[in-house]
Amino acid sequence: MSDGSPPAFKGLRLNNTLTRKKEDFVPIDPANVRIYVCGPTVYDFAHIGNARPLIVFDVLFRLLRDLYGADHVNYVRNVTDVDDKINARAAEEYPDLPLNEAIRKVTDETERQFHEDVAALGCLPPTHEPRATEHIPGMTKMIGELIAKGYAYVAEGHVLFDVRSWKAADGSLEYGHLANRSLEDMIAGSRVEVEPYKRDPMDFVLWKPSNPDEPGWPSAWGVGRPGWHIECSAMAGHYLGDVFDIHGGGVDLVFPHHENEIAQSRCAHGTDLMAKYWLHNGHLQVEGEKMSKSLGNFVTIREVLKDWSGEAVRLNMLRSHYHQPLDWTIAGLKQSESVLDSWYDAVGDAEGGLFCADVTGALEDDLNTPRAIAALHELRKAASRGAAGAKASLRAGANMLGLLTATADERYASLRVSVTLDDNTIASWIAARSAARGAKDFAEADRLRAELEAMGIQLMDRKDPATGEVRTEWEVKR
RNA sequence: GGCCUCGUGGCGGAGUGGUUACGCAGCGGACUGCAAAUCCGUGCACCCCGGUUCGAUUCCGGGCGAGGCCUCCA
Repeated sequence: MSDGSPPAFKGLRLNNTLTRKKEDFVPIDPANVRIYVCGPTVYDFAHIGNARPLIVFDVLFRLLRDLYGADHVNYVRNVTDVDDKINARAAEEYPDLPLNEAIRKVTDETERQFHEDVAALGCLPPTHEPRATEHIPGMTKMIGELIAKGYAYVAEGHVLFDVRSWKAADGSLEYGHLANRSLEDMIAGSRVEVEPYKRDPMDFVLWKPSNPDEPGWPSAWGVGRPGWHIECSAMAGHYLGDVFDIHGGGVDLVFPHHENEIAQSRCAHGTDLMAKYWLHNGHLQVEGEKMSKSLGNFVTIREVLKDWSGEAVRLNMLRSHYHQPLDWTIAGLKQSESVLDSWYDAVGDAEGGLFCADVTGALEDDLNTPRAIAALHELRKAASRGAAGAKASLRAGANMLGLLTATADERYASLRVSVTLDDNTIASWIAARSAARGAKDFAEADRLRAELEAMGIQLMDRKDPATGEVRTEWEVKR
């Protein structure tokens, strides 16, 4: 800095939960950049909080594709389709069906809804989207390795990870590094009953026995099903290898889920790392309150999409930094819609052109989407002043965020749904008003304009710059 | 109790040891018969107390306040 030399590194920097520092992103293999993000457990509609990592890591995916090439980024997001919450939901929804059949119905239907939702939010499909139940053999193999290496034990039909068995070279315990807390702290803060067969209260389940009516797979430890954490370790290892680049998810997953994934993967594979960079997005609040079922302010993506465009939902999510908490409000959504309107107006039919350095620079700085959006505002201003290339840069920069991917007409068409009059009728109203204006009967002209406005149609008197002639145009009132 | 994040103008929200963030709303102006849209211009800020410094919103310490995790959870 002080010697005036340029910074040594100008590329992507990421805030790494593992080290609690912002670090230069150096991929293990630039020809194969690998990222894993924990996906949904499919038993119910995804809520707006679930949408945040989907959108944030989609932006990261797009950025990585831009930096390293679209064919050189491998993004895996799993679908958890075996879980006790799913079982409970299935039994509740389809009490007359055999449980396994009911489960299949719930998971298939929920996964279909989930895919509709993420598509509406403008997220690219991940490179791989494995279902947990397709990877049971990988999980049992991994569990077997953990037992063989002395990191796991069998007790009353369960297989448990032995947290105290995992030690660094100096003999200190490894468990708890990601979450930055000691076993003693965790046990002191624990509020759950500890099963008597656990060697340590923090030992967690890798495999648990299933009753005949529950989903189960044969294994060396009897018919059973995997614990939640082992799923991600097995699927990440299968698609991305023993050590990969980035692992993402919501902050709540830091402990225990990601801590446990690290324990399983590093112990099974004998590596110093599971992933080099761990990214965690902050939680959402809804109108200033924590979102929870008990408060009754649980908002699904589906519900939000009834009133707002998917693109506005996306922009609204990106207007604050992914690491910060975000307050989800109606006022914010309104603002996001109007910002999009102004961008669509400015960009017109322009195709994407050169990237704007301010946009990519902001994104490379730990996905600073608010700063990227500020750069887009500048481009919008430049575009409406007629600056060369500004429209194309605005399109390209917004595309980087997964925004402005439609044409102005497509966005406009989505607004027209609420208008009941057809074009010819509107044209005849406009003609009547123009006649009244020509006769200087402004009271009548204003009355007609007000009536149209009440029906959701906004008139605009535009002057032809060449002839000076006034032409009245209309659009859907926003 | 332990761990962690945060406190910026009316609202949202970046950033920085000394210089305009940006957006929305507001206000003034241009344009208009009047509007709408658009364009131009513009007011408003850095929780409190110490410390370091020539200088702190920015660094350090303390306080107060908000939120999160420690239990299924994005």
